[in-house]
Amino acid sequence: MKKTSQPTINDVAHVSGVSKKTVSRVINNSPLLNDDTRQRVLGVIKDLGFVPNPQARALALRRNFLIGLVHDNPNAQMVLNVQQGILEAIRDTEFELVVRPVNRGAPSMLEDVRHFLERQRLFGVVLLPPVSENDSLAQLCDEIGCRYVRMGSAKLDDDEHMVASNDREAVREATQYLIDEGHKRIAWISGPHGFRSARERRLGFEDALGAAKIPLHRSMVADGNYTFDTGVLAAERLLDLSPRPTAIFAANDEMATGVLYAARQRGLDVPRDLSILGFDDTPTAGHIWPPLTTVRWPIVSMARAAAMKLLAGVGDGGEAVTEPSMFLSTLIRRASVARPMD
Amino acid sequence: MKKTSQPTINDVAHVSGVSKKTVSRVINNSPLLNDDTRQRVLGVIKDLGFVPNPQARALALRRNFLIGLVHDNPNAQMVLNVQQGILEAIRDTEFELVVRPVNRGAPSMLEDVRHFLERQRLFGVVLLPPVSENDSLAQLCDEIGCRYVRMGSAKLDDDEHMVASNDREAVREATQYLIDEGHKRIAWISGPHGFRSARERRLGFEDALGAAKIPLHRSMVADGNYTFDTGVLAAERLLDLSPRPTAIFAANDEMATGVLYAARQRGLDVPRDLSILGFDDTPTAGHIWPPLTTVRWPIVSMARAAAMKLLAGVGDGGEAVTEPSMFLSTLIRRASVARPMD
DNA sequence: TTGTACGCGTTATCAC
DNA sequence: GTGATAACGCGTACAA
Repeated sequence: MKKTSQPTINDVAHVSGVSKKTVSRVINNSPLLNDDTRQRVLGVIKDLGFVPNPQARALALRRNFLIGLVHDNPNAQMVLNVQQGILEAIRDTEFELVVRPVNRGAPSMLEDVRHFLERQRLFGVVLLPPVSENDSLAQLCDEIGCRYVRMGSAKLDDDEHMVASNDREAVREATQYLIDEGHKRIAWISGPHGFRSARERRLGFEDALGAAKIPLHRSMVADGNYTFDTGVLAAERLLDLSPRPTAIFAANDEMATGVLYAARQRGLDVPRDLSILGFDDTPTAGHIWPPLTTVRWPIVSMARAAAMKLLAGVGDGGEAVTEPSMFLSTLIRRASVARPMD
Repeated sequence: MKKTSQPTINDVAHVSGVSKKTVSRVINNSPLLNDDTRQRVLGVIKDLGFVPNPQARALALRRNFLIGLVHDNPNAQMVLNVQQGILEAIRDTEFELVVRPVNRGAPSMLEDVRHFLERQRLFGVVLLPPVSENDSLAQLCDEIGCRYVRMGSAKLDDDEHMVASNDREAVREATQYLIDEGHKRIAWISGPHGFRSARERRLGFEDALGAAKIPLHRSMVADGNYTFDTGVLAAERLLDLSPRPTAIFAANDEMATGVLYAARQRGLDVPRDLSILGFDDTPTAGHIWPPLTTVRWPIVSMARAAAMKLLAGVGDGGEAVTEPSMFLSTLIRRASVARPMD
């Protein structure tokens, strides 16, 4: 009765009078097993408080029970929401979450990830944008034999490997809302070049303007890269235009917050003099004054779904609950948008 | 030449003509080793690109090369900064970061953590406030034999197990700044009961007032729990006072943002009618208008130091670079504070 | 349906 | 200093 250390599969086998292998079968609920013995072994397992040793399983199975989160992301809140979603999915399972930031720019990025995956023999990884948009990365996972699910702003992969939001349509609707309110001079602050989300959102903006036959002048589009500072700079340029835009739609909330900052600096009243729209619905969006009208996408749910897809066919029952692959964003109307005064 | 899978310690031993154990000695740089053989083996290791298998090591050593982050934290930004700090510390090491949120309130919390630590056999854990303030948790780590470092707002443990910020002194200085500016009616919005940081900050506030012989009326202290909403509610009560406070010091930035929100809702001009101070220097603090005067604590550095302490005596050299245990916060002066009009 | 023997890749023991 | 040999705890042939 060595109470000091935890019980092993041998203890269970010994007590229940069966072989290791039978216990192993119970653990991995193999179908071919006498129900009597199964129940008996399960009882002993419960009595002894036996839990399989993850290290030993990892060694034998050549596969760790770890879910990796690979990201290279400028947005802290997004990363944390994704972690929350994944953690919800693996709660009460044997899985754990390993966080792995990578450097998207670095030439060694792919090799870094390869080493990480091969060494740790992860069960699977969730890929966050913008690295998730890198097809070579997905291919690498395939080669190594590591499951993966990509998160993104558009469908980049099979349903099995993808969880996407409909950024384009969401921005189209939000822009339509501005148009319905009477805005005609609407400016756009774009996200960084090369980001799929930046492209999708921009396209949605153009969709709405095109449908309303509102021409989009080059001067009404400013470059940004999703940061507060670029939002301020872009807004300063746009607010110098004459006539001034009556609304500015920034491709994310952080830049929209910068627009608000710039507007206040030059004494403009929001939303009377200028309407502002953002995208993300970060916590800050509702905490600033005026609270920001923005687009909310269900990032926690998406991350949870991504993790569930990874775990599909693992759990006890094996109930094939198919997770959705497309998630809809919704417009959150707050006080930063009003009808233009013109 | 089975190039397909990765080389093992056996391959290295075979090629270099020594035994497994000798290779193992090289890997763990045992002191008693002929320098010739060491160099030879190291050469082969490099040639073959051999990297020890973490799963096998974990099994043999009964210890995983994982660093755990145990937290139950309302503040997303803080959690992410801590992750960043830990990741910086373990970059280019064999360690990985595992995230483990816990439910502070739950009666099963200690048992949950125990299971987690015993099962995963973590190398060590970083404990975040407020769970880090739980002495039973630290004791549990000791019992299990899992290294730990606690982060907190005051010294709760030995230097070896602790990384602390000087919240009390930082708030004292910030309050002194308000007093120097001419404020006398200064209100305080406190953090949640039971949080050590809430207590320390409150004490610092009282220290400054006491030294300046400014009496602190009960009505000038409002309860909060570090959330935006409680900041708004507390501010609404404080702003109803007559005479009104000329300054409100909130125990964190999120509540301070709520104060600003409430002030603007009733048409007050900040900082002309009301000065506001916060604590944390979150990204939002600098993005709102007016930008928030606040206290910045070096959370990333603290987390990095915490992880370094965990890893102390592990690395190649074993150079005993002692990490500091106390980190100083600094007042960040922005536009939300001005001299009172009185 | 169940048991035996062995492998997974590494470290620890204890000889030499 | 170095090398057989046995753990570490579990999974998988293959046989029974």
